[in-house]
Amino acid sequence: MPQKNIRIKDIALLAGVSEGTVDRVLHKRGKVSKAAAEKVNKVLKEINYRPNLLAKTLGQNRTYRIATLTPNPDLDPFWKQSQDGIVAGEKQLAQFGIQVVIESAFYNPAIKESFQEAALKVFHSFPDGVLIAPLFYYASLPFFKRLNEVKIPYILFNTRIAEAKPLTFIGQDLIQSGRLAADLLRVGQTLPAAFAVLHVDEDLSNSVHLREKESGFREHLKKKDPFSQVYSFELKNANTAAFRKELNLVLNIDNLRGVFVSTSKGYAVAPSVKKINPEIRVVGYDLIKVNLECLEAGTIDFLINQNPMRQAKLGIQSLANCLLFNKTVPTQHLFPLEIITAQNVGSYLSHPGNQAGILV
Amino acid sequence: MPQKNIRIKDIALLAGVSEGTVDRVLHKRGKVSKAAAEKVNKVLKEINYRPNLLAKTLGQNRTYRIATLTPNPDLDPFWKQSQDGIVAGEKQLAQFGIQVVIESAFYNPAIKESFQEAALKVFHSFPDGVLIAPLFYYASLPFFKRLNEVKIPYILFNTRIAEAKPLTFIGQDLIQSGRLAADLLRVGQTLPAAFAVLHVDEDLSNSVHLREKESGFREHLKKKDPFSQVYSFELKNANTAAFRKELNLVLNIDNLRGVFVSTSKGYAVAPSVKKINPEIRVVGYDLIKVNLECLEAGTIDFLINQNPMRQAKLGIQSLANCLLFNKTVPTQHLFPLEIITAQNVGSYLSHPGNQAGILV
DNA sequence: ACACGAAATGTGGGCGCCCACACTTATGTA
DNA sequence: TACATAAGTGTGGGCGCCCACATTTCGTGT
Repeated sequence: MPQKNIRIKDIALLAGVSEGTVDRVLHKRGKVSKAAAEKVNKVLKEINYRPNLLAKTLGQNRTYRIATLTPNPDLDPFWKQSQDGIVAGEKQLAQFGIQVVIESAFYNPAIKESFQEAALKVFHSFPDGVLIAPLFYYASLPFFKRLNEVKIPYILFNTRIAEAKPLTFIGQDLIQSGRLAADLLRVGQTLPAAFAVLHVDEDLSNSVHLREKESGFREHLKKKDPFSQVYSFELKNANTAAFRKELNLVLNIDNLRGVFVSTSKGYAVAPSVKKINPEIRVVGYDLIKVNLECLEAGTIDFLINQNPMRQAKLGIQSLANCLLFNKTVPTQHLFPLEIITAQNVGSYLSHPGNQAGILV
Repeated sequence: MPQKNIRIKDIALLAGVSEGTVDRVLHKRGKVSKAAAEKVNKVLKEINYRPNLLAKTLGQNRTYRIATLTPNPDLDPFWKQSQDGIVAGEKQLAQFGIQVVIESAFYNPAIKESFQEAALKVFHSFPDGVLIAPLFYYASLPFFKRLNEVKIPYILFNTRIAEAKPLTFIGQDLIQSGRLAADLLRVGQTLPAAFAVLHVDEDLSNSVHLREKESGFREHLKKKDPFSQVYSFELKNANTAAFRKELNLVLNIDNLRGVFVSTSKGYAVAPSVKKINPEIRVVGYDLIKVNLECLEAGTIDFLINQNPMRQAKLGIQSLANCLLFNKTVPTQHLFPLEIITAQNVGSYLSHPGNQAGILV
């Protein structure tokens, strides 16, 4: 028979003090005599007090301003999904009567200065908390430094910056992601063989993100198949003649059995690969529409889902938890490396877990 | 600039009536004149009123009793995970001050009468809602009929019973699950080949569950590879001599390239399979400890995760949503078909999404 | 026209927590 | 000793919703 929940009132009764005193002890707001504090702490030690979050939240009737800083969703469907997650998180909070105003700042993921400008804008709006996808490593460091200085809490997602001191990092283990890709390319293949890592339309030097994926890929393949070859390429300006020419160079590699596209741009190379040889396995990232078409057409064999939507949604939720409840969140929250094929993609798309819903 | 949340008070003001009247209209509790009802409804149509769930829940200070009816967690690690999900759901609700008492009834999944007995016990305790994993199709029908009669709401998970009228069904698309297994066995293989479906320690005649998986498997394989062969077996009494003997029969099938174990008992056959021939692909279900060891050892290649923990947790949450908030839940909630390999299993196990936590 | 009951409407208190403020008690100074 | 100040403590109101109950309005019959 589980006893009724313990309230502050009960603690006060047990300790022989008033509710106000208990409250002061709980929140360490001082103005409590040693004797009283001891009495309360003694009771607290004996029972397991869990404040009612419902009541707690209902009381504090202030509006929090959360800023988000991500690549422009209009420029890339991946970041569109991330933005959807931000909105979903906002909606869910609103449902609980938690007043959160989200102010989204966007930047162009190809232009460093665009990031710096947007970051400055965010900083000057003095939000209560920030959610950031910091694609530019070095350009973002001063921003984090300033946030630390004025003690504005922030959460990073998608890309980890080692020097930053965020409340938490939300993302995937990219090294492991690369290892997984290697296994997906290897399974059932006649080995040793040649494999290609393609970085499409991204500046590798600026992107830790992609380098980590590649290093996991190479390391794992070397371990499992020392005699297989790995080639990597940076392909720029998708859909131009120059691009296609360079891609052809890749596809003429002797005994090429698999292609790993390190970003969500798999759709830009997959059809060409399969046209040359349907036996070449293709692994890419993310459930954006064009990739799904490739999955269905069979030109992409596996997608690894980074789930930007849920990452962003969790970011908003975590920020709210910290701001409203002073909850300590774990220092990182690594998402599962979801393997998507033509046969299970439907089950992911229809899964309501990605939508805004109470308590889910 | 998003306006402040609309409260009942605001509606009352706009409609020129009192809070009480608005409340009566919202809850259709009658005792409202036509004129007043119209005024209120007019305002409601114009604005988008979203009641504050926090306040709503805080008010109603009653305890709900939810019964659960599942196989005994001590008999099967799969059902242990499900039970963990139930407890996690309960904890999460408790954190919000939502008073839910869970009364768990267990049955022996091998004994029909055991189910009937437990079901009766649940029925006579007259809970406010029930969460059920009904492995026995026909034996469960009278139970649902009685629940319908006395209007006790219930949710099914894991196994769908077409004749039941639950609030919702939580589970996976099993046909699709079978198709997925087929693809996982096929990928990279030299075809046509022979494949085996193994039902371990389960009574196929009683289990729609397994038949659906097999039919999805066969249908898809037939479509993709008309010349491949599919054999299916029911293996009973794992780890006995008789079991091993029958298993050997399976493994001697000519040109056998893949084994699909339809339950979480993959660990009982995987090592034997790989000993005969490491090239034979093995696909099983669920992240139970023994299976994880097989994944690591390489005797199981792929696991499909049914996520009993999250299924059960969602079941409790949904039930609470219905009981407390009169929320309408979708008629079904199909979970993603998660593909697990040695390379991404860690990311699933460490994922905090499976643990009890606020708003997550 | 009045009385009476039914119907409609308004009001207040409580859920648990938090904070402001009023109040009581201890400490220090002239 | 009186008084000012500080330190400690208790109380009440409010967050938004819901429900019980008090109050008002309306309709009917005599």
